[in-house]
Amino acid sequence: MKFDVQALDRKWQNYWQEHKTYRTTNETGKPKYYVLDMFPYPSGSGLHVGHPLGYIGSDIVARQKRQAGFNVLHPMGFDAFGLPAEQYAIDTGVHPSESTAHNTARYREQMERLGLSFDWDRSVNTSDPSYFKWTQWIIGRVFDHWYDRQEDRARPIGDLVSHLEAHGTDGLRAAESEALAVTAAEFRGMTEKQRSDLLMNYRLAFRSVSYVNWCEALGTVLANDEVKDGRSERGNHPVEQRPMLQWSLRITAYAERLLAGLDTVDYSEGLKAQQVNWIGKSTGALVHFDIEGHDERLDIFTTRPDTIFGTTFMVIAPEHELVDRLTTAGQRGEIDDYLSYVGRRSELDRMSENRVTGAFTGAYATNPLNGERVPIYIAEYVLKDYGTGAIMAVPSDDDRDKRFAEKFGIDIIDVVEKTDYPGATLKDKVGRIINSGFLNGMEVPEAITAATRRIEALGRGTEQVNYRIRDLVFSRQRYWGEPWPIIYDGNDVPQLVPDTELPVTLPEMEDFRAVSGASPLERAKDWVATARGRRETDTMPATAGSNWYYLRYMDPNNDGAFVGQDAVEYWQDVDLYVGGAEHAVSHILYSRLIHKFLYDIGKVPTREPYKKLLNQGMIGGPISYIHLGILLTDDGQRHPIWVSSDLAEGTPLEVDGAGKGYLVLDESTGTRLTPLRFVTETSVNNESSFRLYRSSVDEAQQLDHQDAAYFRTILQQGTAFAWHLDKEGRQYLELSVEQGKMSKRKYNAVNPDDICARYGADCFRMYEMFLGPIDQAKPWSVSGIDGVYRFLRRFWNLYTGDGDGLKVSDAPGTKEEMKVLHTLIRKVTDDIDRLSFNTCVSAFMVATNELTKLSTNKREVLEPAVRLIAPFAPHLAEELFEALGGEGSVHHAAWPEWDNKYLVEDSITYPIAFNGKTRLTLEFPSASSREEIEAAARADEQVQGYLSGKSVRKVIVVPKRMVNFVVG
RNA sequence: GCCGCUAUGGCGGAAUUGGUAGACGCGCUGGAUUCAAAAUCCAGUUCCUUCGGGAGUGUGGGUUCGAUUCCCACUGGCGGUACCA
Repeated sequence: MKFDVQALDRKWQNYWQEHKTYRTTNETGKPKYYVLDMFPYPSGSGLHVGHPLGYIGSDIVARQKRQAGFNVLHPMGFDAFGLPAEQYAIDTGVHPSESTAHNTARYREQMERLGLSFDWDRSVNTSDPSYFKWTQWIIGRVFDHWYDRQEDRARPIGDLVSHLEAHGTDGLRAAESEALAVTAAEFRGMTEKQRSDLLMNYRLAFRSVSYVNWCEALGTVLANDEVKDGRSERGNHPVEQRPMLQWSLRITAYAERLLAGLDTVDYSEGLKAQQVNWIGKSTGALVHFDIEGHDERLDIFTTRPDTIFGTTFMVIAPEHELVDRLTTAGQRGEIDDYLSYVGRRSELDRMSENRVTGAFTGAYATNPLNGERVPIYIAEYVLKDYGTGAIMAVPSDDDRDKRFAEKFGIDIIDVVEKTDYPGATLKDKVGRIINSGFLNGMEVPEAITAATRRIEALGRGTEQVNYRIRDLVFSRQRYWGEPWPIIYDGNDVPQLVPDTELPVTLPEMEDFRAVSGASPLERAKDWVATARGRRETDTMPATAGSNWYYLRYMDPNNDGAFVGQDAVEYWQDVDLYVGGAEHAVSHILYSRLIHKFLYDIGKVPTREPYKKLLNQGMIGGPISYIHLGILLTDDGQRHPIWVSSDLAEGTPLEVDGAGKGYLVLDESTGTRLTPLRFVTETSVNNESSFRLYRSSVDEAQQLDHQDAAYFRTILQQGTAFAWHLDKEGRQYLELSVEQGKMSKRKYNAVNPDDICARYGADCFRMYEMFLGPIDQAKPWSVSGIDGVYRFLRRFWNLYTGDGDGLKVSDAPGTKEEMKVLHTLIRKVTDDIDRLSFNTCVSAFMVATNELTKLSTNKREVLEPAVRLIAPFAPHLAEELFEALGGEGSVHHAAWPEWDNKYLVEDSITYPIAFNGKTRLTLEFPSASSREEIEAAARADEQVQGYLSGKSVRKVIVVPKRMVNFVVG
């Protein structure tokens, strides 16, 4: 039998497709296991070798669980709505649905090429109307509910209406945009429009004017996690804050449950910490300060009420609603100047330069505990969105307040004695209170409680919990997304589109551009105008489709519900969720939110969607640069030339076509990206070195390929090459290299198809697993893949002879052979369980080396080994399984179990140490007792040599482990 | 700044509960085979060494009979986040 990886891949991939080997039914006889990959956005550039890392890991788990007798759900789909397809459409005129269909087909092809065991019959696509019908349906349910804090769950909006009709806002404890007070009579007297506006204050999906991240270049608002460093994540355009009428989801209502739920799931500590951070819970006090000469009071939030005696000024955000009323005539000019300054400052400015700025309003507040008069300032360091948008400033203990006080000449009163705690900050909450009346002498934690109690007793505030997390802006002024299923009726009241009219599909349009904040859908006049009223023209963000997709896979073709009750009762939740860390915070958090909402309305049986989460590490690629220099020839001519990165300024050179002179590096020179496909990685004196060979340059001139075309335009900038010569006399340039994320733009993406074409899918899969722990970031390097290929062939050779058939015999395995097999079974089973795939590969190598050495050809040993390697190398395993006469597919053959009787050792090699240093090893029967081992060790000649002339103070014997003599 | 992850040969990495550090693979060195090369196979490969041994898991300390593993204090790299009161 010939080891022909190409033929194997083709044969079995066809077989699996024809026989639907990986089809999953909702059969209930077996226990279920749901292993899910984060579905990709199908971009135009296809998969690179970084993508499959997680897919391969999850595929191994899926296959192993399938063999171990589970009914495994292992689906794949596409997150197909989103900005890039639309941007591509604007640039090229290709409709997003067309480019999406093309890209998804390519993705599927690439995944099938890797032998991934997805059940494609269950595939979903978020841009498919039969899918987004249910996205719209779910958001409709969210719109139709409010959050009851009393019962701590979402309830139908009808319940709220009943309450308001009977009691007004009396006794209502609801998640709300702002605290409102309405009597039952007032509510009953409201027009439909007034009622609708009031209910918006409570709906879990609601429309309001809020400050949002506006991106002019993209013509849409963005969520906080779509903005990085004040610029858009997609396209890197500037982002500004702008008040706009937007749909949002009230995620703040679920903040506490999203936090508490983290204790019940198996996520990494790091990931949990990120989610905790993002939610940002802090406990403190809400305190009311009276304002001199005004009826309004100023509410502030502080986590340190114990420091209230140190308050020497107040600061409110420039956008605070009281600014206008508090400003005195004398300060009006100063305040107006400051407000216009703040208006000019972009988000980016604020972040890049942390200036101490502000202005005095002329107003004064009164400290409720000591009656002190404190001036009220406005300053940009106080944020409108957090807490109440106002603070009591305690310059003695808060760095920002201190800088402000120093700049504006405000008093500083020390209120916390921290000499016992050097380096302690405000957040540490330690020290002893001084200069603070009744709080004097208390330790900080005690003082916080005492101050809060006093404030409450005086009716000047309450204990309060605050969250950093903001409600989730859920409107986009873009074309390629789910339309909001809302129609504004004649009274401008937003009404849900009835379920029977879902999905609300996108109108056909030619031009998708968003113009000055208006959604492109507004231009589809026929679509906007309906018999019932005017359609909402905002679409939903990409997260709308991705935050519930795991449920759709359970029952993908159900057109009566987003998922059937039977299906969700059977599959419950995701047992293992695998994906990139870049989605670790937002996607997981939003998805958990929707899941908890669906739990509240009785549509899912579990409180959390994902039991266990694995974040695979990013595979980076080398980004290589070719250097451009100037050859200054002896006759004073300047020639641009390509040079090696190791050449210094002033190096004498002679270059064909340019002449003789020396190298100049100035502003006109620099580096240019070199596509990875033209770069050769070699090793020189144990240092890796990246080179551009002349043959590659010549090849680039010929190739009809995007990378080659780009490279040609780069090379035209130089006229000549200052080649080095290698040992074989080939010409090359040394390149400089850094590691970075693989991307088409950096020309460093490596296509898995190329690797599979050369080594086969099995080798690619095992090599990616062999690179290292799956959750660690690592650079891509092709060195080492030959080792995995060699291993696979050695494994293959255990079974095959020189002729056509197998060389397998039916004689029973020897004790030694069985021990190798069962050690392997135990190791691989354990390691898959703890997601340590790299050590599995190494275990297969060890076993193969040993079995080769033993010249094993016994069926009893080799047949289980095939079933064992099936999750890792599915094609090769299938071929050998068939040759061995196996029934059906190896991927449904039982997972081998180990038997301890093959693993017990007759004797154990003990390291013998003296004062902790191992000097020799001795063999003792494994049944030996502590005393027997000590006696036998003492009797050993070598040991006596080490002990001679010394006294033994103590002997430590750990049976089956080691012996240590403590000598003096 | 804060939070998280991480540090082991020339390289990727292993050591699961505190018990022989460097498994496995790459690379490198030598040998076999070959007219030769590729491929394959065999042996060696942490460093130093006077060949007795000594040192060694980012640095410095600690706990322990024994520390890559636990504790304390640092340093570097990567990622996230940022005026959050």
